[in-house]
Amino acid sequence: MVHHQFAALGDPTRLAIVERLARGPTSAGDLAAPTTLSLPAVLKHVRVLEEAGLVTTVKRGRVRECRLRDDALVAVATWTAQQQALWSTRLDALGTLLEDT
Amino acid sequence: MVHHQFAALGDPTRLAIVERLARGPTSAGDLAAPTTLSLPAVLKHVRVLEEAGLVTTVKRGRVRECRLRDDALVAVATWTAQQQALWSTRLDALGTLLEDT
DNA sequence: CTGATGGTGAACCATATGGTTTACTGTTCC
DNA sequence: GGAACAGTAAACCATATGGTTCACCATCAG
Repeated sequence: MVHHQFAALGDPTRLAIVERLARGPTSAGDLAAPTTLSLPAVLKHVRVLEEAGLVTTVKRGRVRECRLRDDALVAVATWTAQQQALWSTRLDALGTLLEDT
Repeated sequence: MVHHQFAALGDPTRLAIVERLARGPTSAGDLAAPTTLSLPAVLKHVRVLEEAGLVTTVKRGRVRECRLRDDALVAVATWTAQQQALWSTRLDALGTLLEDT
């Protein structure tokens, strides 16, 4: 169900969160700090990313640590590669067809 | 602005359209046929894909031919690779750090 | 010419989404 | 214990989204 991941990454705020998290884990508060959004808003986004299987969070004391899942983007990467492969082989087939005629 | 592409691919109907189109171009009607949706609905989705730079369409006579752009998925692929690279090098760094201590 | 076909535009509708504020809980620190 | 802090839950709001139907236009086939 890769479209969940795409949908999650489709929001600019969430995309930024993932980019941030790719540099290393942080607290929810630190994710909110650079933005103009409220903490609750950011936390909602984090939840969406969690449900899409892109992010995991743990609560340590009163702070919630967010980290990118190791396997976060493999589904996206493989889907993309697959479609590109399909499309390019089709283009190749068309190319050789044109050569032959 | 890769989040436009992600957003476009985030809808299951549109994802299916792209997968269909990766096998080769078709008319809008042919895209709608296998679904339960109305033609106008499908055409709206095609427009979204067009604006995201994933698909191009031309009108031939009374039928609109839709095809996947050759460079449709490169932005998605490169973004994904980039983030994976960042994240994995960070994991590596952590690994060697743990080894050293 | 006429009828059927493929697509388009517009109006409309229900629901999902992204955001807010406010009040509350649980931790940490002095 | 009490103040400040990080997060959470809930209620609420505006707008975006995904869908419909209906009327209409343009093209192809007979």
